[in-house]
Amino acid sequence: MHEVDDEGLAEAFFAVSRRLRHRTREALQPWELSPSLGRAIGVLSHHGDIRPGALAEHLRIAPRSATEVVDDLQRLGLAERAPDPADRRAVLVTLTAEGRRVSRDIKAARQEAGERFFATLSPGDRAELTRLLRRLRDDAG
Amino acid sequence: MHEVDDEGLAEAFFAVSRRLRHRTREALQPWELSPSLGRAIGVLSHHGDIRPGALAEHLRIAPRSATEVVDDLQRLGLAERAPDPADRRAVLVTLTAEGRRVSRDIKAARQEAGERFFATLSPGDRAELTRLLRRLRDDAG
DNA sequence: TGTCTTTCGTGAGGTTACCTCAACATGAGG
DNA sequence: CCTCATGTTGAGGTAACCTCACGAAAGACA
Repeated sequence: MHEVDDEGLAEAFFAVSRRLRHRTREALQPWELSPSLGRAIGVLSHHGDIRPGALAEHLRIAPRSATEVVDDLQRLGLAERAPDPADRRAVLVTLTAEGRRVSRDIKAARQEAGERFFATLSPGDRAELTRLLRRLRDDAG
Repeated sequence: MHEVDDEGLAEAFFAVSRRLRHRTREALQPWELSPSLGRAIGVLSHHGDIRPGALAEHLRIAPRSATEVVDDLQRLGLAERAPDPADRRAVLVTLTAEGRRVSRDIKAARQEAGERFFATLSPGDRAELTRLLRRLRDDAG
């Protein structure tokens, strides 16, 4: 039997990843939002008011990088910083009214872009891919 | 049955991609090579002497970006530029003796890193993933 | 109460891996 | 010879990260 070519697997991964990034960017173009801001808005709308550090954790980036993401969202009027009443060192990031509205609209667009990108695959294959990715993302390996 | 969450699929993709990049970087550390240079060496060793434009195509990046990749390889003494005898506008990129040697050594290391990263998955799952990625990379979707 | 350590966010400054646009040399077709 | 296409590269830019170090506040504890 043939062995699996793991080097090619990694290569294919990068290629697909870049392609997906391009598509996502296109989908968010109407809002002038980058993919990473799109993801951040998703996290915010899903988790409500959270601290930058928590946002970083959800996005799996360094805490310092979350600061920049929040800066961008704030500059665009989509999110705000408020002092955390429970801890005066901390900050709470919240979506503005416009942020919530945009979040809703984006959700549909992203859903559609994702669907289009992964439409090549059958529903069964998509489920399979989801399973495989979750494993690769969460396991110790 | 639940529908597949395509937005989550994209998100998972990015997360895994970043994780894989980190691992690959670690694997190439002994040679002080970035993942993108590693990939470039792979293409060069597989295709022999090629032009920057062709290299760009294989790496799926803009031609201008291939120039930089070649610059880096040249600075490291792993590749050289030679005039293309068939077209005086063009350049041929070739691996040096050391480039070929490093390429051989890297191949094993990358293979091992890939294996370790994807070891979470069974051989069958890896084959499956390979199939899915090829589809996503090559199809029109 | 004062000290000691930890945690939170952020300023400063870097890196990687791309990109576009324009210039320049060469090649190819009329 | 003139025009247009092609191959490569210089100049300059960008997104999305990173680490390191700091100040302010919180929590532990003696």
